[in-house]
Amino acid sequence: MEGAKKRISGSPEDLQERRTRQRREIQVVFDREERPLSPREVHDLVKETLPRLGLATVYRSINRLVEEGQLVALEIPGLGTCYEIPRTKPHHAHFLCTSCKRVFELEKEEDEPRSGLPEGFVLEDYEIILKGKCAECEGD
Amino acid sequence: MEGAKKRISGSPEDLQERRTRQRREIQVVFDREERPLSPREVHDLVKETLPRLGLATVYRSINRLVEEGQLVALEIPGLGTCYEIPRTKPHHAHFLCTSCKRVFELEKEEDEPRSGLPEGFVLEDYEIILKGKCAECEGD
DNA sequence: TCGGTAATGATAATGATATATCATTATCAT
DNA sequence: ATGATAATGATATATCATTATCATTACCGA
Repeated sequence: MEGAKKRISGSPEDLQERRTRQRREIQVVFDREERPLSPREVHDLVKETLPRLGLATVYRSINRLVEEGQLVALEIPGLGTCYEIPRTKPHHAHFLCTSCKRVFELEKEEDEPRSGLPEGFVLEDYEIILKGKCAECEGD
Repeated sequence: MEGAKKRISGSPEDLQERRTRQRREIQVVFDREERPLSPREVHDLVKETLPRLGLATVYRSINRLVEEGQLVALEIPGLGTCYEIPRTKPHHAHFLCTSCKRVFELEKEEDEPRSGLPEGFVLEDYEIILKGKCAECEGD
């Protein structure tokens, strides 16, 4: 929470990092699902392969991957923090299924919102979240 | 969380509801601020007038106002749940100041996002959140 | 004014998420 | 293979936001 350990790969005097089964499987899940995942989801998904995986390891691994730039955090209203592989797309546009609560990344990117900002306001970033039913849940 | 008490005004056998100072002041704050407020913010603001106001009362009053349709909930990523007076505008567009963490409602409304939804996905609602510096915080 | 009781205030309890601790396991340079 | 130690798993412990509890207060109709 204070002294961020340096994880810059290549530094000669780095603490050695070990490739572990659980961290590899966690990455596999992100690659396979191709959508933002919550720590809980990651835990559930990886446990299918590694039933003894601890939740703390999921958090540790995710935090590490974020530090390394392999993942980015994403806040979804009502869902908490999710993580996704950084895309080249400049701006977000996500879809939250109101049934299964899964989050999807949308292919086509949105234009920058051109809302009339009040005088003196400065735009830094924006987020667009669509809600509805995903293909699997449609027709509940 | 289960047996929602009926609050339908006009029902002959309703439990009587009393107009209290604190509930009135809470409404005043929403009217005056004209922006979405978190329970915490409401508590802080109303305490300026009613220093002994308890946080539980804020939650109780807000929940009541939501049941009555006087307020609607709004999830802001990274801020939690806020509440606002329902607007006539069909769709949201909010601005979160990354410095003071206040949320503002934007005047001009956004077009419906026309992201290419994957096959079978059905859009029900959407939310647009802009982030940046409000007029007061710009030039920090 | 008075009394029944809704509402409040203070605080404990809860639930959800995230981190810390520590004994044990497993990775990897040697 | 072996040992130093990074990483794990299990669990305890933070942190918050929100709700429940309960004795006390105060609204409002009589």
